[in-house]
Amino acid sequence: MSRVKCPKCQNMERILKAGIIRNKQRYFCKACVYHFIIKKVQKDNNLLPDKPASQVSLQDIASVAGVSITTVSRALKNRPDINIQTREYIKELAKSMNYQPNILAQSLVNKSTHTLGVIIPSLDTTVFSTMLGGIQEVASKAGYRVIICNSNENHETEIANIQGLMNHLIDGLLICHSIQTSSFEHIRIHIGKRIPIVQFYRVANGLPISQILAEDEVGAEKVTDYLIKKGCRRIALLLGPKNLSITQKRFKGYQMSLEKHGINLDIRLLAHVDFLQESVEKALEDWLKINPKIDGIISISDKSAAQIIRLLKKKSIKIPEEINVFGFGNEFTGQIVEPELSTFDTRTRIIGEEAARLIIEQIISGNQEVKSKL
Amino acid sequence: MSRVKCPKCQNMERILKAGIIRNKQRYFCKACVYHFIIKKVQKDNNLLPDKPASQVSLQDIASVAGVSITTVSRALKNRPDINIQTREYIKELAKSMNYQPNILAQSLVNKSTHTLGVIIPSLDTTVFSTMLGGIQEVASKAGYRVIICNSNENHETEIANIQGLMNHLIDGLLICHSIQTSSFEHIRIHIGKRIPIVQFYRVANGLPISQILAEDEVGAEKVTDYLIKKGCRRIALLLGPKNLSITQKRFKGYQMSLEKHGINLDIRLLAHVDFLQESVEKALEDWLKINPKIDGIISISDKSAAQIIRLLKKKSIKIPEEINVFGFGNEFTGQIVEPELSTFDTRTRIIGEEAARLIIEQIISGNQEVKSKL
DNA sequence: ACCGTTAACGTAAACGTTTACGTTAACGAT
DNA sequence: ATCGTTAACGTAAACGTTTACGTTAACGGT
Repeated sequence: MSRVKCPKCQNMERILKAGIIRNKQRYFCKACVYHFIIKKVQKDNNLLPDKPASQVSLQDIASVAGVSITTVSRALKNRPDINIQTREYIKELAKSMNYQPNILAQSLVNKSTHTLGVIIPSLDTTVFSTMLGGIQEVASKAGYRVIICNSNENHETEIANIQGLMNHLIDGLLICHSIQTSSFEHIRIHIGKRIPIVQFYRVANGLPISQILAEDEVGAEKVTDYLIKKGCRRIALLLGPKNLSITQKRFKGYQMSLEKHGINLDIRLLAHVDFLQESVEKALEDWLKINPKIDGIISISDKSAAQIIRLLKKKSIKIPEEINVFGFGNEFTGQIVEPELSTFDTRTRIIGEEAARLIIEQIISGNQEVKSKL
Repeated sequence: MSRVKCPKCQNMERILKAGIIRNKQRYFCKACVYHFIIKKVQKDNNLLPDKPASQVSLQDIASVAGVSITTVSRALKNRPDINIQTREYIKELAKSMNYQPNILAQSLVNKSTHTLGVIIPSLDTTVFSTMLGGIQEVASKAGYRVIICNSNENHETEIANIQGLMNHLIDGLLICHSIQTSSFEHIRIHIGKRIPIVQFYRVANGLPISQILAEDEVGAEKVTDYLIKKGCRRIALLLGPKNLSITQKRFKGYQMSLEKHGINLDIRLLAHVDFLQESVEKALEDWLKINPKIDGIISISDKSAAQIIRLLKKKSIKIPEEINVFGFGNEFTGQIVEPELSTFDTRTRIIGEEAARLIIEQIISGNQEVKSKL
């Protein structure tokens, strides 16, 4: 017979089977009108009651020390309200047990992860990895980790990345938009909410959030001034996609310099590229067909500038006698190409550092005041 | 009089004050021998019972829908055991409330963060950022995030980074050791524990964990073979610090090639550098003093190779007529220096991709079998 | 009426912390 | 003895999920 006992009335008579649910026999006690399931008999695994693989927790330490979890937490966090000997004892115990706090649990309670999210558009060029280096350094000195997402210059990826990071993983977001990005709703919905956002390098101007910029406008103006002083009058300007602030600012600086020197703007001298080798080559080919001839080129990056120099050399065009070439970025690339590239230092690393500094300040102060820095 | 009621016996007589604790008046009821504190009167803030700033949780959705949290979770996770209409309703409700799951809480329960930790030694050169790009791409396609730590070629930082990441934040660790790292206890204590570890590019051989390597040994042999075939007999070899596997392997390949061709090893032709410009310059100066003269240089990286080429040109030494220069890495740098640099493709990006692929495989399978890949 | 079955829900424990609040014993002063 | 005080500890709720297990009502077959 089935020797089943009702957990409510302890009766062993009037018990009926009542179906099988999730592979377990269910019973019904007619005496107390109660359905129930007999739990599986525990295997005798009290032979090895130690959890081997998992990390030691506050509970484990508390058990060994014979105190409560609270006391352990207090000891490790140097809180008051604890006997100093108890504290030292628990601290040593924790060390000997190789206790490591579970950051996930801590973050869940504290609502703060001490982690920065960074979205960059590419890792193929040194520009962004240099900025990353700056961000990294400042962040890690301030005790923050960095999660990096590479949008690969793709708008959709940028949106997906932001969504992912925003789900309570980060305390602040640093973003450098992808080339494709021209609408900013995905950013706007997060502004002023839980965590601060800072744009760097490539920024959108319509948004009420802080920005860290390269000195694009002033830089372009200075560079143009310099080339004009050197005698150039037909200066070609290599720009990025039109929606990027970097494009707009550099154009503005260029324009201002021309105006200042009474040189007319020739829109044939402007070219927009997507940072790929082909488009640079195409732009150069077009420029070389223009009459009167160009006598200067301001490139968008040192990398493109180096490409241009190579192409010009292939065509046996003398640099700088026939055409002056000027870069942007002060990447290492610029130093090894021959003739050595003149370049405007955008202080890439500094931008990263500044961005990290600003967002950490905003995180700590809770103040999301809009700032704009060069 | 103080009109205080004992929460136990409801008596309002025989109540005595009994000290102040944390700024709150404590009482003692003589009737039931019971100490107690009167809680602060709640302010009438049921005027705004909505929690404004915080994200919506399962509980919030459950309240609105009039079901339990379990049901909401089931609906959103497409679990069975739920009415299909209920499910669709809850899903739409969740969307309209802009629900975003709290990844911290999920990770805490699931004991998995879907995040990879990567430790790289530097971001100043394209080598590691390129690898990072590879890691990033594979990881993100597999649904994993990437946390990056930069050890800055510092042993202590490397140790600290590992500690930080290991505290339940990551599902797997990818590590490329710093130059300074020569003891590996900080790695060993984590092997075979909770999460898999994979070494890449710069690896330690004594550890029972998987590695992804550049083809250093074969590569160095091939390069040396190539130079010898071109007529070189006095080939200088630029190496990194002696404790790096990359140094050992390249030397081995170099040695094997010399042996094969019956050329004696001249240890004066070996130089160890720390990747800084000065040490490269120093090494080159030393080499140029050697007699018989060197006729080939195998550099440790394309960056160093480019530096060497610049220095040689300054000294008007003809390349490749007097000295052949060969690089390692196929970085972009190598393509723009003039004369264009011969270089052995270490397939930097592929190394990153392979490393990410391997560790994700190990995470999913739970199998930490040791593999070694080129 | 009785039994067996199942769809569709709910309850509560668990993950590992932090922290507001309660509690106790001991001590000193009256 | 009575009262006020405090050091040092404990209890339990909370953070937002997931999930093992319970529960209920309804249905169909005898």
